[in-house]
Amino acid sequence: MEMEQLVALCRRRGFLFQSSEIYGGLQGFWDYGPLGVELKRNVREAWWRDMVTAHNELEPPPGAPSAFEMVGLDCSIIMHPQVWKCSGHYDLFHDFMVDCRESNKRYRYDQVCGRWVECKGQRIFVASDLGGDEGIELTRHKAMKFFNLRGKDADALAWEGTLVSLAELEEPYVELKIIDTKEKPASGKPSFLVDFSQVLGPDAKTLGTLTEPREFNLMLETYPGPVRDESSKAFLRPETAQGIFVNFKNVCDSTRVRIPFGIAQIGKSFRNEITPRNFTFRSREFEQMEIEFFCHPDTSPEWYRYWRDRRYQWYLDLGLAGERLRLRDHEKDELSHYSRGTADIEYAFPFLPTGEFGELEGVAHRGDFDLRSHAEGKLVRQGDKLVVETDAEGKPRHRGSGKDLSYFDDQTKERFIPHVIEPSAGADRATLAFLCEAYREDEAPDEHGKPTKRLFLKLHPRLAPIKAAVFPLVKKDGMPEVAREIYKTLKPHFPVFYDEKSAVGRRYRRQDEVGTPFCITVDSQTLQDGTVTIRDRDTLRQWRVHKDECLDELKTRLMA
RNA sequence: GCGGGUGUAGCUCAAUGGUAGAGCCCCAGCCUUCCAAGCUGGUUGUGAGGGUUCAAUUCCCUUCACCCGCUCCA
Repeated sequence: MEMEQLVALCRRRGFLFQSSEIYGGLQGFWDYGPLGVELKRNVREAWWRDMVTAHNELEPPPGAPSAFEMVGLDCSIIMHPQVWKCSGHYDLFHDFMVDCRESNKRYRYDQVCGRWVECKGQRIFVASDLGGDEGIELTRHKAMKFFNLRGKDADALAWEGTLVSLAELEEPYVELKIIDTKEKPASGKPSFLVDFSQVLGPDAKTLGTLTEPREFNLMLETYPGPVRDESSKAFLRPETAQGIFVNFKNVCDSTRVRIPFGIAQIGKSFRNEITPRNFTFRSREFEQMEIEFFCHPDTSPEWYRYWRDRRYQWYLDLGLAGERLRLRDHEKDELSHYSRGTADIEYAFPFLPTGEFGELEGVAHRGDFDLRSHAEGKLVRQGDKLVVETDAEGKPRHRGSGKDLSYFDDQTKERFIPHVIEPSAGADRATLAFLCEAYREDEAPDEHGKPTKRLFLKLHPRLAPIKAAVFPLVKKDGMPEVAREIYKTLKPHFPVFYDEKSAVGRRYRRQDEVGTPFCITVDSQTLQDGTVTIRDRDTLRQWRVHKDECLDELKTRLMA
């Protein structure tokens, strides 16, 4: 299947539109249309129901180490900035970067250093991304090459001073002017006006290939309150998980839950993706479905395996059953510094090269990293231990809340910091995968019995935006009246669609295209014996039931 | 972010420095008794901004979006 065809179908039938389309669109943002919103809602509701509301905490589900509880949470998108400092998101990627137009490499602005050198009447700044002796040697080598010198002519190079960071350069070395920030209150940050025309980039052969320093930040910023200044800066959350961790104590104190238990949340998250591409796969605004499952450290490996297998099974059950879905355990070197095990549930999206998979969900064993970080301060790995990261003065780099986030088991009289298993799913990615998997073409006979192309979405009935359509075979002889009665009976129970326009074959095809599993048709026999036909989307098979039994028939089949 | 390509109706595609066409779709009516194409009529468009020109969809510049490759990917 070509991705273009699915994108066209999504657009044509109102599943997905580009955000702000009439203004030319906005990269990395998408809107769900009337059918898309139903589909995505069904994905979310299937997840919430299966993980939270339908969960029976009285007995262990198959494969689970023990019975456990599940509760939900819905926390704010904007949280205290300290949340992101302790979680590690703040430090991870908020640097000034320079790009090299020649080598297409990107460097951290403060990590590019170099030396001024003069030769043959030309004065240039030779840059390196290495420091110390390596940097000295590299800049020497680069300068020799640039000025086309032989080894014996090395003395022709007149070096000025030693290695200095690009960021620390001041006039007269490089013209670095900071524009008065008052002129640009909108950004609230200094803008750079730099002249790198005499700078030889670390991997460049010609001068002036470096761009001006640009600030990269994975988090979207905002400024709560009517007055904008740096002290009021906050972030739109890059993940929902942290809201769960910072509410761990609240949930424990207010709900009588006992470990092991999980907290689930569905909500929007925001990331400044560098390259939003591939339809909704990598969006800057997206929705997550996350569980943080808290358990005793000793049983955490079993819980990790339980959740990994259970989450994989969830996708299988909803129709991602083919070879395009896989469960992949991370290699050791792939793990985050705090993780003791991570598995990705991946789907071979059609826009990816053959053999490549895209992540739908990550299931991670996060140990006690998060609760400890929010209690003690941002942690870093030291050997095989996690310790609070300190600054030059030995104080925590990012202070934690200071609140005790340990758990006391009053039956075993044991106090411990729970370990966390995190199944983190992308609602938009799951929705996209279900659409990709459902997209089918086959052949069905037309009115003359000739095979014609048929396009349909083989969506699981739980996910289908419309569960059934009701048609009068023709718009006369009292058929519409009967069909409308059936429609009226069904509509309060699930989304159904009524259509009496044009030929019935066309109406079937239209429903096939949006994945409606069943079509109910009133014909002349209905007028005699009260039976209608029900037609199956996937097999085109038809059978008759009494019109008063449509509701039960559909309920049974939709539950199956 | 870099390089290349693309941008005409909801879709597929024409055309021209001088009134933008067709098929499909869609809508209304007629016809129609089970799997899209019957008849009649109808709606809809040059991604955005600027420039050159008497006149720009066409030429130029900028911008936006999408596609491909590289880069990046918490």
